[in-house]
Amino acid sequence: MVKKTQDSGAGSTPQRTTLKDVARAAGVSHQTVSRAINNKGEIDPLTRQRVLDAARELRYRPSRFARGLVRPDMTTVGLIIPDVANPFYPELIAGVIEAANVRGWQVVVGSTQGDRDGELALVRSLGRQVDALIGFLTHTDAELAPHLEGLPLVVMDRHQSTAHGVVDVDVRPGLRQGLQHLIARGHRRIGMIDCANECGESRRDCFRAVTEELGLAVDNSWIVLGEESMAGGEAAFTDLRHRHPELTAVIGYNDLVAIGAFRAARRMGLAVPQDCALLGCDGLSIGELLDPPLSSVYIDKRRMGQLAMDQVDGLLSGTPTAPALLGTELLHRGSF
Amino acid sequence: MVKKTQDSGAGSTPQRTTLKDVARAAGVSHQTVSRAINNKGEIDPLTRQRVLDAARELRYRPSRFARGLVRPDMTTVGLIIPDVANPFYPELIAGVIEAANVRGWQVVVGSTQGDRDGELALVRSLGRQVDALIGFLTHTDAELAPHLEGLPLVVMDRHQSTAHGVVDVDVRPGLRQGLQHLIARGHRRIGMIDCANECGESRRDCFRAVTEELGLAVDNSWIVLGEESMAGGEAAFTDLRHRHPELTAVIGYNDLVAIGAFRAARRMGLAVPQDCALLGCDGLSIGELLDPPLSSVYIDKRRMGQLAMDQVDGLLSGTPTAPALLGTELLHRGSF
DNA sequence: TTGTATGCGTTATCAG
DNA sequence: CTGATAACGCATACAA
Repeated sequence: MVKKTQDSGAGSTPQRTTLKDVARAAGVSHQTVSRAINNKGEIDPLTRQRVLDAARELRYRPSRFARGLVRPDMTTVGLIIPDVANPFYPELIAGVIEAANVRGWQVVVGSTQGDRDGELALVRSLGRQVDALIGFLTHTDAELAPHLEGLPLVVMDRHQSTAHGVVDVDVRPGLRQGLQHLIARGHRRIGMIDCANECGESRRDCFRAVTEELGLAVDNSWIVLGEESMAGGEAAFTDLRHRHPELTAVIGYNDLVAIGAFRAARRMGLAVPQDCALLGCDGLSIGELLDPPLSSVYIDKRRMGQLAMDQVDGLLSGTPTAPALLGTELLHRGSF
Repeated sequence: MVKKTQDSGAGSTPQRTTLKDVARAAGVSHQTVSRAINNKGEIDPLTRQRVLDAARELRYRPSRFARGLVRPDMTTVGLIIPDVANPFYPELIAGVIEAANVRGWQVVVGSTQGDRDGELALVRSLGRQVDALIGFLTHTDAELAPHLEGLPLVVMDRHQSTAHGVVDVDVRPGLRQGLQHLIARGHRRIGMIDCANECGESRRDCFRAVTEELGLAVDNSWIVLGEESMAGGEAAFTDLRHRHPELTAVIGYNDLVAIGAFRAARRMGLAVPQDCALLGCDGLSIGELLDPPLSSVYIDKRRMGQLAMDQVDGLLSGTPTAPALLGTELLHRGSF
């Protein structure tokens, strides 16, 4: 019934239906349409209805951009994570969202799904939609810079940076406690499953540093690299145990691989912790589901989210907060 | 140095720094600033640098709204879930994000954190920032309507609606398979742990329907209501077992409560599945961590996300897709 | 290389 | 009750 008349210059692009289109269709001014749409009082119920009908007919949707331009704009923070399905992130996301809610802000979550190339693209596209970015990124500052265009960024974990906000995690305290405990229990032949890690101090280095500090000699053959997943953990453990049948304890890069190791151990007929003690890292709640539950270097993920938002806040307000360093502690469950 | 001159009517609000401010500070036109900011070629490297400096100095950030207004705008879909930390959602979120990526769209995730009142507020605030909404909502269409202002909405699961897009889950097929299996194994005294559920057909009703269909008489005392969490599952199981020590199998409202039941059973010295068989619902991957792993009515959560996005697509393009109904099947692991 | 003018879709102001 | 008209902040032809 309603015809899209005149102008529409190009003719190629579908042309979004606008307030004016509705106005034309309803035979009123665009201003009246605005009033109808926004439920303003000063309008004849009759015209109001007519306008609303026309709007529905034309499938009119107000442009959030035009609105944002006029109304006081809401702060929106983008959060980039490598993989939503990784159980490490949900809690962190919760922390970020909570911290945002407190400030009346919004959070846009994007996931690269492990696609390292997609990361930069996501930084770009998400970046132009938000006021600041929080990201678990694999690229360096230099690589990131051209895509940022001055957008405030907070880099999380495993990433060094002087140019941006930072929330880092120091696994050493928890790891130290864990190793001390193991040593106290007589463990000496301790292996580690490491994972690839583009930026920042690797956990392998932490492990090395702490074992050395505690007077444990660990050569490279005790550290095996695995994929960051349960399957990766299983494979790595099998490998490690094959190489060193005498091992009595294994540290996992994180809980995911530690759980993989747990399962591999089980399959090999090893009792945890009697035949082989296990220590994860992250302190995921799912570790509790194992029997015995997985001991782990606990990271307060919700807190991480809050700290990240504090960094954002500082960046946005022009008074940057000092880089945050989150400590860790041993979460003593049953796997050693 | 830079004075905010003239107009600026109100004078109260902090006034966002704009292109013009930078232009004034750098002594060029706002156009030149735009070129500098956007890395356009046609500009003297010197002025460029001067402008960039001024921009940094004034902490200039381009308005994403103004930009969106001018550039081809990217479709953004809001996703509202009750609780990010609930392991049911991450996979679904992944599905939604994937489906969005395929279309070159973005996803904004919001979580009500179980706050039922906050739900409406979130619908409002998130709603005005996106082109469409996907939501696990507890409110009825009528309650939602005034906050939607015509925004396309897709309601997920446990929610009836004629006014919006719908993705529903039919647990019956999987539940039927599960019960058939249990019955074949000789189970007759089967209990269920139910959870509160504002909208849609309750799983309790499903359970009733299927047991009846299979010729099993189940009176109310075999159905116990629990909180939707592991702790709730534990309490409910304890309660149920106390009431009916003769029970041989329990169906959980979802995997979370089923896992709780599992733990409670363990604590009571019951072997799963020998002393009590267990069946969950959702098919969460964490069910695999139990020993024996949790059997469950499997729901393809990634697929749910895709279906939701298909609904959105239909709504946005003006050719609504028929309501989606996702089937289920028995995921046979070890807990029965 | 740089500046001027115009339009994007809305809401707000102030006339009629 | 309704309709012009002016912002909002930015980008993009077009002119200088």
